[in-house]
Amino acid sequence: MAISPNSSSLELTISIPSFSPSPSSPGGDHHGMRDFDINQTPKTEADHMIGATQHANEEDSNSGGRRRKKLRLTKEQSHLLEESFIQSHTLTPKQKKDLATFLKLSQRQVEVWFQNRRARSKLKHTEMECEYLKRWFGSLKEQNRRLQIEVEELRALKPSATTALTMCPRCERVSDAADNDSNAVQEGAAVSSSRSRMTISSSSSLC
DNA sequence: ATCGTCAAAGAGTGGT
DNA sequence: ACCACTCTTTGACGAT
Repeated sequence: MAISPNSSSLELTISIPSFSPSPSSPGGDHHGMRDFDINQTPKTEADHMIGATQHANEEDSNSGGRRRKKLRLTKEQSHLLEESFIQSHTLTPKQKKDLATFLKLSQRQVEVWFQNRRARSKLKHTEMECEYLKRWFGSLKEQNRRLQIEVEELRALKPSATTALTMCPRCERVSDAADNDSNAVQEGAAVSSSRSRMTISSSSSLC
């Protein structure tokens, strides 16, 4: 995952970690384990793929009650769905049909899988954005704190001033907020020594 | 061993 | 058709 803040806009580049091409995920997390369908004892890869689904579908169709039996996709099914998702986040009706046929799933299952996958990838993206904004907020807070300190220092240079100093970044005129015009010339002398600093810290106020 | 908790994922429902 | 929201099931894991 890479978060790359732009100067003016927020830009995130996120790679979804849920799909790992390697058979064993590092750190032995839940996901790698979960990909194995323990309801099945497949003899071959193909048996594994088809068997689990058929079993689940049989149970589904046989259960007259409303209790739904959740099927777990096999490793291969998940893998192929994931690869399709990487190629395109949406499916045409034909792609859906072909994929469903190939994976021996219903079109509805493929459709739901893609729906959930889109939703969860969006959620992940939102969470990352949130994290990034939190960090950004933190750094802005820190920046604000430093600027406040600087303002205090500048105020200390002019003990008589009781109101906030402001400077127009265009004309670089310094004035008290409460006493704008009359003090402009007067303060020129007091502030001239720290003019460069004032220009930086007071850039937000305009005439 | 079992119980509680949690995250992940499959699926249902209603709105657009 | 798609999305947001929700429920449900499943499996891992830690505490006891």
